[in-house]
Amino acid sequence: MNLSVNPNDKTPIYRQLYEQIASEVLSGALAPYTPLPPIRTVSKELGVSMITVRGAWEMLERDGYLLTRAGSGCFVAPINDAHRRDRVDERLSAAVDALVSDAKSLGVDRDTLLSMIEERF
Amino acid sequence: MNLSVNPNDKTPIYRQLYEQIASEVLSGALAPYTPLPPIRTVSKELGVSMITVRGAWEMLERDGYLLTRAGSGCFVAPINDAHRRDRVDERLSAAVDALVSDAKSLGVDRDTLLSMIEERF
DNA sequence: ATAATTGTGTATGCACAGTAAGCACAATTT
DNA sequence: AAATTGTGCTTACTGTGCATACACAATTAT
Repeated sequence: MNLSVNPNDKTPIYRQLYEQIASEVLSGALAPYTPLPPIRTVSKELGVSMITVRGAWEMLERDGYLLTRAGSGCFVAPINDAHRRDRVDERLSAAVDALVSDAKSLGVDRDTLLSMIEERF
Repeated sequence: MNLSVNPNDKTPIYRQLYEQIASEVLSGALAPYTPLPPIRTVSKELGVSMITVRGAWEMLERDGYLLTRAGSGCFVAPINDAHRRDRVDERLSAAVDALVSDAKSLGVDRDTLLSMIEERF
């Protein structure tokens, strides 16, 4: 549960938080029903407004990554493995499609792209 | 030189234009010294403000893709092949790195990622 | 030379997103 | 009851993106 904010990154803070939590849930690093620290605490520790944290949490709940109960706290939502794999595939598919169309419009062929991936993995 | 704007895409218009021109220059689709249509024309045809087109053009000039002369017009900047390949590599490297780190944080292994690329190329 | 074309500079305005501080309220736990 | 936690709301500031419009400078065409 090591949350962090990168001020140099121009992607909005609430999105950075979203990505970190979502990734940890999808990779299994955060097990279902794991309690998250109170948003006031997160807000204080990261030096970020409560509204920003809430924004991230709301989106995470909307997308099925979190459960939240007033007075009690926020917890990792239970997700079955099939569903989890679907989500992972969704997220990666979008990124892959973007990269492929990027490569194509730059005139880079398939094998060159593949070897770039192999190198950097 | 088929410029287009996608209103559904949330990426800013000036960036959409930038990407299209830059890609065509880097892929060689736009040869050096090719004249671009006047910004007033582009503005009218795409139904966007001159400021937006200017913004894209300025950035393209700053990054060495365009030459612009008041009274004369804008032209594709001359780039030698080595330099062009470097630029292509830069752009693709960034995208590849992002994808790879994305895959890693989602717990997706190298071979799975590679086969996704192969499928979609 | 004069006129037309093209890029430049600048002012004004509007809308939205992101962030922040603060306060009152509701639900739950201790 | 008191403490903790999430919720809802107001207010405000900043930056980005976009648009309109006008005047000016440089080049090209007549």
